Amino acid sequence: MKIRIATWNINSVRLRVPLVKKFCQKFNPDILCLQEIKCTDDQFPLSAMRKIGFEHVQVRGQKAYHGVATLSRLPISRSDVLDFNGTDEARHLAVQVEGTGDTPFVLHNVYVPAGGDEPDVEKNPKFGQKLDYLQGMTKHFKNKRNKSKSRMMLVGDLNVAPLETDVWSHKQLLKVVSHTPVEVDHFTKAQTAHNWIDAVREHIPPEEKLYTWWSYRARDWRASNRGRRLDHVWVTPTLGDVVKKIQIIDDARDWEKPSDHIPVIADIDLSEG
DNA sequence: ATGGCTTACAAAGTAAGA
Repeated sequence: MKIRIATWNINSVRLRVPLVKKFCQKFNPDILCLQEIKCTDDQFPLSAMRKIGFEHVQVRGQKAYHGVATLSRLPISRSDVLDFNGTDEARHLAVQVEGTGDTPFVLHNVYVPAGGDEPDVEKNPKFGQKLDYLQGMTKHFKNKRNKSKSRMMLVGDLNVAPLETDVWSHKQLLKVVSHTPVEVDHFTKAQTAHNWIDAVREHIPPEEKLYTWWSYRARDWRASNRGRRLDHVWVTPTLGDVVKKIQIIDDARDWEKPSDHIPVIADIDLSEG
């Protein structure tokens, strides 16, 4: 069974319904995981998304900030809503995709906190909450490791660019939130906790510069190209070779009224997993 | 010059993004 899964930090879903439509017409994902929908559950543009083709929608919204939603053409059921750092913010939603075989296939949609400006837990509580969030992920998935055979995929805006090639300048970003050594360390621990495989870097060599976010502030984002790879696709080892193709849709950064993040697409074939 | 912009909000400036 072939499924196309996309992840996109949409930065306000209500504002960008036309962009979601454009993306889906061009790339036709079966499942779309959105982050930063910036609305409550009842404000979510449900009928517009149904018109686009997503009959099955799960929303974990919150007023004004954060919020995630998973939209699907295939039947899905909510399997988990987790709060990894105890702030009760809407940053996680896991669904089970039905009809994919005997072993459950669970898809986690995650929005890790940005972490504020200063990479200092004393001066900036948000940075601490970000580290707590990554630690909470580590704890949760470490407990699950080896205990369940379920096939899992984790996608979303993880707000950390772990590799030197995931930022425009490793040296200049060492003290900038998203690429500090302590964040990368916490990020790597969360990844190792469940032996998650970085499916994007399995397909695009780690030597290659790769970004999924560019600041709104650049006059010409493509010319200055000061990007970071903040959006990720992870799979459990049993799913490792079923990721057939990865696409980074950087054209979307040039669409009208764009998000500052671009979509990442993963094509998987579950019949082999 | 990584903040130059963008978003939400009991609506003008504030908080947040990263």
